[in-house]
Amino acid sequence: MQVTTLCLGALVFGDATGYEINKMFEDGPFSHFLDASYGSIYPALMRLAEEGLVTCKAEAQERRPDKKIYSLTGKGRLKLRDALQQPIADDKFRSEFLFTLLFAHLLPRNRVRTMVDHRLAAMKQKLIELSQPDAEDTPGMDFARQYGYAIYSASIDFLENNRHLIEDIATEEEAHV
Amino acid sequence: MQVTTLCLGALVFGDATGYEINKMFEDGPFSHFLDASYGSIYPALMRLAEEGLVTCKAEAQERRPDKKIYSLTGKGRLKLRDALQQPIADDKFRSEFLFTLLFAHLLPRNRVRTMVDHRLAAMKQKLIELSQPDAEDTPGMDFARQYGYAIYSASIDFLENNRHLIEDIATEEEAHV
DNA sequence: TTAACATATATAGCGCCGATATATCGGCCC
DNA sequence: GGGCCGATATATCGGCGCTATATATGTTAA
Repeated sequence: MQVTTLCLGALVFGDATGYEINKMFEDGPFSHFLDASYGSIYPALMRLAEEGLVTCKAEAQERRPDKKIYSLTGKGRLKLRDALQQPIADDKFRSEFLFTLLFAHLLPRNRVRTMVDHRLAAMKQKLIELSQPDAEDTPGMDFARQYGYAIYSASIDFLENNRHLIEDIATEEEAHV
Repeated sequence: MQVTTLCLGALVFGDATGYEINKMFEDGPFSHFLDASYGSIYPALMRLAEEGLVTCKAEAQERRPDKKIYSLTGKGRLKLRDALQQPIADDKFRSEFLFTLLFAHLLPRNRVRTMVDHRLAAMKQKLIELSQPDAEDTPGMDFARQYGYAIYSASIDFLENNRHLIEDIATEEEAHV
């Protein structure tokens, strides 16, 4: 699923600038299960405008660069509907944390402990974010939020209950991969 | 973390060809939390060989292209050890499934039901794969496997217990995004 | 005061995925 | 027997997308 499709989806929730769409992926409702960045969002919006799937209205601002507000067109809605009916790719989970732990027996114990501490702290932070329902959320967003909450809860439980397994096999002294 | 680093890590478990490394990412021990493909693995191995981080030994085969067996060098081990001490990127979870469900209220109920059924079937398959410990696994691999098991279990539980939330808001008739 | 942060758009460089090309063998179905 | 698929094995092309950066300015905090 390309960034163009994600932008189409973002615009279903209302007109937005590229900057605002980026925020949806960085902090907003999409941030927990999608990613896209400026380097792909701006070109995507330009491509979509060329194809007539969105319209772009420049809004002058005092002492600021113009805002370019994008809106979905009817054609864009149809294109999104079409994309949503296509076969869906499998969920992807990418973890450099687990990759690093594959070599735990070759790493100093302190390094492993610190890594686990950091990961737990990060996940607990995510859990807090996901525990707060927003009145403005659509039912789909609320579902995704609860789904994320369930997964982070399980991850935290697992890590807290099993971290000793990986820490016990780490070496006491310096690393010697 | 680049594919070069992942290849270095793969070679810690023993000499391998590019083809075999690819299999580790596709079906093997890395498949549940990492990805890399031919388009990045072959160039990565060539770059690593140029830098003296791996060596390459061509093995002639009858009526087959030569196997190129790659081995980690001492310098490569040090490089990996160094990479493993660097700050680790956050885990990334990417789900087109959840993205699509954001628009559940705009999709036909049958489509949503089928999607959930497919996702559950796929996750149950993963769960089966992850439930079988392998005597050859290192402790790190075993930990990663159990971690994956915990997450898929939680996902399946959540989906089974909450699918009605999202199915109830889907529309009865045709899509009208 | 000055650094950091937020608003806002845009691009260059490079890494990586997906698809494809090439070549051969074994197994399976018809 | 013939044809097709999947596995083995290497390699590259095209295009997408991330990271970092450039540009410009206002606000907030130290």
